[in-house]
Amino acid sequence: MPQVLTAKGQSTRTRIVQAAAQLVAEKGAAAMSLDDVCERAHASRSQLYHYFDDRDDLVRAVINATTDSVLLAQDGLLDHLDTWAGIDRWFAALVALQQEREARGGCPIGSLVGQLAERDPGARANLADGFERWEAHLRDGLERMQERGRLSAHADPASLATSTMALLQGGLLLTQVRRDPGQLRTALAAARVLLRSAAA
Amino acid sequence: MPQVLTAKGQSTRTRIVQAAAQLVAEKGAAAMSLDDVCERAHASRSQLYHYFDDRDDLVRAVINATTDSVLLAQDGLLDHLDTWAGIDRWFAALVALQQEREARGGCPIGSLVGQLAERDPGARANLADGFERWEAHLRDGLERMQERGRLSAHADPASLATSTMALLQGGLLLTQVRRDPGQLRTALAAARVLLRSAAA
DNA sequence: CAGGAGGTGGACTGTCAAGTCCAATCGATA
DNA sequence: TATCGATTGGACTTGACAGTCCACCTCCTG
Repeated sequence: MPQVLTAKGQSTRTRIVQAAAQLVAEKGAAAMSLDDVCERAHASRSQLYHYFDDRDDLVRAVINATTDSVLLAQDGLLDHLDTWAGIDRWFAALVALQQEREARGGCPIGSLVGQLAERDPGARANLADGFERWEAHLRDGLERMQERGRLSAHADPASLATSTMALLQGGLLLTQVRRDPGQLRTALAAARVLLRSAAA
Repeated sequence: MPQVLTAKGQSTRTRIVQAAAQLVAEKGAAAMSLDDVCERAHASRSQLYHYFDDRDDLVRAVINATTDSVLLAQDGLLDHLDTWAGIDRWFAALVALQQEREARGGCPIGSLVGQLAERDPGARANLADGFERWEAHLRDGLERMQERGRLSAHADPASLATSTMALLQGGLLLTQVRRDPGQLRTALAAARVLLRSAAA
């Protein structure tokens, strides 16, 4: 493990993580082999072990990179979850993305939970952190709505955010297993009903 | 592949599937090795290949066995989802189970989606079938409630059932990743709100 | 320009996994 | 009891994988 990374080192490390993240998305975490990673990243075995302790360390890096990219993909939407219109735009974008993908793949983060949560405690923690970063955007938005009196004073933004995330993740899972984007649409329509039922 | 299975053969086949199902639940589908299966089932390699085409064939059998056992574990609850009390009992039992398990493992079926859906189309179909069998119980219950006038005539039992399954699966996923049974409790409380909002 | 830390190449090892093969045993039935 | 398919044991082949090792390169710094 080097103490400091030069620009070159940083670039190599990033290339490796990106390649690994692609392979995990395509084939699953267990099926990602380090040989494949090296080949796709145009890196050698020693480069890999120069930047990561072992396979698990790389997988945790992949989780963080995946979380970053999922949040980045929703950039411009997650910061406006403090209006009904903003929430509707977010939901619509999520459904549109699944249609584009033909209902394949599910949630890049959620899919990893079943694969890693019970096998590597560190990975579970990283995944939990990823969900927290995601959910926080919605929770904050709902809190701002409550402050502005758009949400009932009795409503609990934290619970509403958790329930919405559950509908999103469950909807994505059903979408994936049934190969039907309509499953997510239905789930998010339910989230809309739920949130509106807490409107002031 | 034998055409007919004798009682002995049936018993051996079952022992193998049960052993495989345990290992999949404990270590994940990818980490289940056929050697482990043979050892735990007190069977030999040729017995395994006598009853299953290959690894994938065994995994599909595991999915079906797991679905059966999940539905069996809810026996006595799934047939009474046509009253509010019956639905509440079901939700309470699901939460209690997660508390008992200390929020570990998530949904035995749902966890497999991320592991198998994109890798084996047959497995995906089996999983979808499992979810359908599960969801059908709720949908049927809601339809009976609608017939009896307990649910609004405008309500859509199919959508409500799908949304409830999404909340259940998403709630289980969040419970697993956060090691907090409260996540499922929150999600199912939301399901209750959603269903009640469709009451007549 | 000399030294050292960061960075790189690629062969090598030990392990373990899936799937194959063949000979042997069991058990129902004619 | 003779036969045949169901059933079983376990060694074997082939391939892939994680992780190690060591020689070499590159570039900044003093």
